[in-house]
Formats: sequence, C-alpha cells, structure tokens
Amino acid sequence: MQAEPTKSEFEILQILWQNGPSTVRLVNDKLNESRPVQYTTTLKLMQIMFEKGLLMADKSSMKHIYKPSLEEVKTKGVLLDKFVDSLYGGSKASLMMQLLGDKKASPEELSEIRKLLDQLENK
Amino acid sequence: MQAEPTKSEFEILQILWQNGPSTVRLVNDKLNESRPVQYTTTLKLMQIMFEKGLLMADKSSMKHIYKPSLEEVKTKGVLLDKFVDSLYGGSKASLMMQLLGDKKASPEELSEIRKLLDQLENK
DNA sequence: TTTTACGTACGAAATAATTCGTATGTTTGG
DNA sequence: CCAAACATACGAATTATTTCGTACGTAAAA
Repeated sequence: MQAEPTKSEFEILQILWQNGPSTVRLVNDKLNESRPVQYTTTLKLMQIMFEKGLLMADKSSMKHIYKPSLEEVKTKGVLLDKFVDSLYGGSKASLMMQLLGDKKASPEELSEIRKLLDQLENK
Repeated sequence: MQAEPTKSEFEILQILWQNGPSTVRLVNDKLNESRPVQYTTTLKLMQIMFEKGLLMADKSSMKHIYKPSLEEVKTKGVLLDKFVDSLYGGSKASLMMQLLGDKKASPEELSEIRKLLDQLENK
C-alpha cells in the first residue's frame, strides 16, 4: 500500500518520470523553470517522499540519486480511479460522457479515440 | 472567476447537488452517514463556502438554506479539465487511453462508450 | 591550504485546510 | 413562563502541507 502523493509531490514525480533518476539539484532546476523554489525546499520534500516510500534512492555517492517507486502509468491509474470514484461514482462511462460531450474534445481527438476503441474490441 | 472547492467543500457540493437546496442540518446528517462530523464543523465550512462564493444562501428565515452557485456539470467540468492538464498534459485522448486500456473498463462500459461516440459523430 | 561552491540533515516557521468549543439568540413543547 | 432543542457566529486549536534557515560536511578551485 502506497500513500498518495500531494500536489507538490506529484510535481516532483512528473519531473523524475520525465528525466529518469535524478539528483535533487536537477529536480530543483526543473521546478525553477516554472516558479522559484529554494533548493532546500525541494530537498526536504524529496526526503519526505523517500520516507513515505514514494521515492527510492541511491545514496552511495554524495549526490543522492532519486527515482519514483512506482511507474508513471500505475500511479496515474490510481489517481484516475480515485478521481472517477469521487466525481463520477466510479463510472468511467460517465466520465467519458463529460469528456466527449460539451465541446470538450476536438474532432481529431474523437477519431483518435475511435481508433483506440476499435483496437480494443478487435482483440 | 470561481475559487476551486477543496476536498471537503466538494463533498458538501455533492450533497447539495443530490438533495437540492438544503439546511446545514441536512448536509451534516448526510455527512454523518459516512463519518462523524460535528455540526459546527459543517456549519463553518458552509459559511466559508458562502464567503468564497461557492454557495448561495437564503437567509430570510432562521434556518438558512444553501445551494451551490454552479451547476454540477459545470463544476465537474472545470475539475476534469484541471485533472487532464495536470496528469495528461491536457490531452483527453491520453486520458481515454488510460481509461480504456489496462482492464480499467468493462465490456459493457466499452459498448456504452461506442454508442456515445456514434451519437457524437452522427450529428 | 584556504576559500568557495555545493551537498545533506533537520528543526521549525509559514500557509492551507479542517475541526471544534463557546457564546448567544430563537423556537417549541410542557 | 421556562427548559430543552436547535440555530448561527466566530475565535481558535488541530492537522496537513509547504517552505525555509541554519548547521555542518565534502569537493574542488585558487
């Protein structure tokens, strides 16, 4: 069982998924591309995430290397399930409806989705 | 522009959408069906939501009657957009992929979704 | 070797969100 | 009329999350 990441923690996970195992320095630099964050802030957060089990770390050298404990798809899947449960009573179809209806999806996206459906039902 | 509801606030919104304009008492009773919450806790929360503009209130009688300022579909739409932005870089198709793949949707749901797609593309 | 840059550790301040206690006023049943 | 039940108001405690300052160690350049 894994604790859910908070909003800030999720931001860090994204960076790690995108860049692979990284130092605190790199993560902090990436964060600072969108907003100013103190280095020790990022460090502390990542240490907390490590304690929670959200991150694994290689501490053999001075510059610790961190990586997510869970795959991106898996983590997002859990969050998605929670989201669907909370907003749509667990019904994916309801979510689809909201997604597809009300001008929320472009024609391109629609056809992409149809392709997906076809693939799924063919197999 | 509307502030986003927090997790607890969203819970209250759901109850109000489900039951229509209601007193604090009713909302609190509903909440207590799933977990123990003090009456004044619910009251305070709803008062804050009123200040934020998330709720409207009829205060003409002693028992104030509250209702959401925004429709359910609208509010959930905003949250959905945020969710898609944060997890899937804004791509609904990516979200679909995750929804459809990986055994996350039942055959029944799949066919329901196909129906939806057909309707959308026919019109 | 000494200074400067860069690394971790960690307590604690700052902020956000939730929860509750107490004061006080209004019904309502007896 | 009076007590019990119920209503709002609101300051403040509690808890969760985020942020930072300070201490201290290591590496690397001057």
